[in-house]
Amino acid sequence: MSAVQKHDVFQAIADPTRREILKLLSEKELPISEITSHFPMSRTAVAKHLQILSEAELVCGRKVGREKRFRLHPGPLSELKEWLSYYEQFWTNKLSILTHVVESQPESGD
Amino acid sequence: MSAVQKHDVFQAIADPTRREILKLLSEKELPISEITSHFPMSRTAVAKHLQILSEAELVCGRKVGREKRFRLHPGPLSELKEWLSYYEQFWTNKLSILTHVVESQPESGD
DNA sequence: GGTTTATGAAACCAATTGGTTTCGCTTTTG
DNA sequence: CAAAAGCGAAACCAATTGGTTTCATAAACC
Repeated sequence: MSAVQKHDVFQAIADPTRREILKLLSEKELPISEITSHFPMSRTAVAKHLQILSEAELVCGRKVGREKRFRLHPGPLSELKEWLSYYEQFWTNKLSILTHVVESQPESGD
Repeated sequence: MSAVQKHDVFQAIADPTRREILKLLSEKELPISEITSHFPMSRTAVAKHLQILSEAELVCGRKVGREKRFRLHPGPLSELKEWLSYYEQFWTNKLSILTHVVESQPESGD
């Protein structure tokens, strides 16, 4: 398979298992078998999650001896943060929400 | 079906169409047919996306005459923001990343 | 009242997802 | 060298996803 980015960050973090994996890797670099020991599923399943996270470039793996160690690569989360920042005006600033609501009351005064 | 929250925020925003819908609704309240006109898919498909967004409580709809108008309800995005904030230490603070990397070099004498 | 507009609900479908098991290869270790 | 550990790849599977079409209902309009 080529390095086509089949999965993006939004898809990658949609799965709770993958979010847990990210959290594990945020503490330290870990090999697949180690990661697997934290989940009630097979190594193959975990490896697939890791591949999806790799495609989104949220983790990167390197081979050390017979094991492959993964580490967190949080950079792409900035895309998420940027996306979020657009919506912050609608909920951190209550005034904006109010304006927003008021503006959307065309003929509801039945 | 009861009102069990089948879809969470992470799943809801995983789909690009749903993210576009959110953006549309951030500008103003819109009925389903209006939203549909922005996408190359059927009204039914859009309605399903709206239901998923509703389950995640990212939008809420109210009936006005024969149409159902949806509006953005950005509150649940705070969950996303919280989740993100945990990882910010790993990428906004380059020093942390460095520490993180250095700590994970047990026998990698490549 | 009948037609159009807006929607809801259901049946259906192909592709994707998230999991499994099996097999083979490489590296470490006794 | 042989066995075990760690992994990759492939075949397979059920459930979910993202879309469709069809049909029925409610409201608006002439």
